Amino acid sequence: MDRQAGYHVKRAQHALRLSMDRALRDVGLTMAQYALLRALENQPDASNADLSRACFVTPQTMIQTLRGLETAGLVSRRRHASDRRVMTTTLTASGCAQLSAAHRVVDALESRMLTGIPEGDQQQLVSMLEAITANLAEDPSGAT
Amino acid sequence: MDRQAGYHVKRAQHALRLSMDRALRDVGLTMAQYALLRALENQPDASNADLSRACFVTPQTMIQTLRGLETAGLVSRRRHASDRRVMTTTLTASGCAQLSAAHRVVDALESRMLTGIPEGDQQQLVSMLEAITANLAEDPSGAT
DNA sequence: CCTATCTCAGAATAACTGAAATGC
DNA sequence: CGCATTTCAGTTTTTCTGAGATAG
Repeated sequence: MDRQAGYHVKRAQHALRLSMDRALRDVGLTMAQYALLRALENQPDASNADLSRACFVTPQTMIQTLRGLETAGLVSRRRHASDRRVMTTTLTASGCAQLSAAHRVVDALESRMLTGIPEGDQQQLVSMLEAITANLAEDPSGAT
Repeated sequence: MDRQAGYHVKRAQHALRLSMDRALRDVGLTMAQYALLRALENQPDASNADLSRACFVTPQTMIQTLRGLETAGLVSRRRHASDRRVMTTTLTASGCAQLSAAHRVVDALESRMLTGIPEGDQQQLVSMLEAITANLAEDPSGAT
C-alpha cells in the first residue's frame, strides 16, 4: 500500500506540465520563460544569479532563457548602479503585458485543476506539499 | 494569493526527483529504468506498447530503456505466443533482486518524505493529487 | 485495407560541467 | 587572495517526430 504518494506527486506534476506547456504556448512563452518572468515580478531588478536561485537552475541555464527574453524584448538588462559585476533585469512594458496574459491563462488552468477541492483542503494540500519539499531537502548525503 | 498550488506541486516533484535520482543511483538504476521495472511488476509479460503507456512515454523512448535493461540482464524479452508482432518482457532473477533493492531505498525515501504527516492526511493528499490529475486530463483543446 | 506493434534513425530540448573574465 | 557574478563553449541526457517493416 506504500509507494503511492511519490507516484501521485509525479503524475500530477506531469499532467500539470503538459497543460501548462499548452496553455503558455498560446501566449508565446515556454515554462522556463514564464518561471523567469514570475521570479522577476517577485523580485524586480534581479540579477542572473538571483533568478537562477529562484528558479532552481544554474546561472548558465538561466542566462540562455534570459537572452531569449531580451531578444524578444520582454526584459531589458543593465549594469547594477553600485556593483558593476551585476546585470540587473527589468520587465519591459511588453514583458508586463505578456506576463499578464500568461497569468490569465495560468490562473484559469489552476482554477480548473482545483475544481471540486474545497478552499480549506487546498490550503492543506499546499501545506503538505511544503512539508514534503522540506523533508526531502534535509540532505541525508552528509553535507555537514 | 492564487497560483500557489501549481508552484508547490512543481517544487515537491522537483525535490522528489533529485532525491530519487540520488537514491536510485546507489542501486544502479535511473528513474526511467525503475519506472519500467515497477510497471513490469504490476503487469508481467507486458509489451513495449504496454510499458510505454504505463510510463507515459512514447514506444520509441521506452524501447531504449528496455534495451538498456536487457543488456544489463535485468529483463529478458521473447515473442508473444499467439501474437507474433509483440515482444513480451519479463523480469529476470537479477532484475527481481535489483527491483527489491530499489524498493527498499524508495520506500525509505517515501517514508522520509511523509515524516510528520498523519496517516489520514496522507490519504487525503493522494486523493487530492488524483483529483488534480483527473481535472487536468479533461482535454479542453477540443478532442470531441 | 486498416490498425497496432516494434524498431531504426535523426533532431530538438533542456539541463548540465568546465573554464575564464571581471569586480567586490 | 577569496568569493560572487557573468558568460562562452562543449557535452550529456532525455524525449520527441518521422519512417518503415511486420503481423493481425
